[in-house]
Amino acid sequence: MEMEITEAGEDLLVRPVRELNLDRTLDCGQAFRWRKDGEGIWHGVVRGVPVSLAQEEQITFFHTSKEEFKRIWYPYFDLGRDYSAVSARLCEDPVLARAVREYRGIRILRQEPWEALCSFIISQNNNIPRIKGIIERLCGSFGEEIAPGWFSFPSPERLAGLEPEELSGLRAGFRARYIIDAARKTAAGLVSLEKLADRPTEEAREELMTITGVGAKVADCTLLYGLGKLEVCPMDVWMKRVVGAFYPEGLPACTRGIQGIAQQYLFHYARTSGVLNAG
DNA sequence: AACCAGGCGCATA
DNA sequence: TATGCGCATGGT
Repeated sequence: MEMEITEAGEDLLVRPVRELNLDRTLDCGQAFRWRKDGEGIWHGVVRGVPVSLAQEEQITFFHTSKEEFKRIWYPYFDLGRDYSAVSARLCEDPVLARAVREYRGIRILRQEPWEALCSFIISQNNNIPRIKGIIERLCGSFGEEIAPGWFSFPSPERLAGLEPEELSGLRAGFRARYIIDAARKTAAGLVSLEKLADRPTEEAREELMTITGVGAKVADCTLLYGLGKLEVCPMDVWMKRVVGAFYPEGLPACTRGIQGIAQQYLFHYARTSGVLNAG
């Protein structure tokens, strides 16, 4: 993707980023740690590195160095992918065209595999505000304070030494023992998250599902949001509703290879547009 | 006061 | 293979 990067004080100005809408991307239910402050600035932590960023018109401001931009934020926002071409393909389908028209700029984040796995274990039979709360308490309790008030996501090694009861303060309920099982299997190498991205999707999926509390949906979210498998389409309750209403024969051919991106648009569309309960 | 929430494990047939 | 139920917790 063509982009111009210039330094301005301690900020990095990136332009143009036509197919990145921060508000939609950071608050669409794929990542749970981003916060927007009263001045419209987003704050988050990825790979133990805190960042602030904001958008105006066609410019995205990253409060970071060039080195960290290349190493962390460029891959995290998948800025090397031509999302104009992605959108154009999705718009071949009329329903997706509507979703893209309303929510253009949602990108699939390439999150840390462990954070994605752990987050979506917590997401099961749960709602987004509470998911965010549990993850915040998890990081605050067991992460490292890498800036005042900002914590890293605790590593599997850190959590592997704990008993589920020691997570009671998180109020994660029955998910606590799932988190610990995932941490232990990951720390022990029974599940090698960093290697799964290079394995066939179906094999990676099966390995993830050896973790207690990881079924098809959580495994697929890990594959999509943590391992960059954009052809994976997690089927949650909202997607089942959309597919039932608009795609009884399955997703259209234009989504082939990017079903996960289509899924994110449709998920957001289903939840916020009211198309499903309008009758 | 029931019902629901980006599901999953387990029992049953 | 396919249902159905319970599950911790918190919000409506």
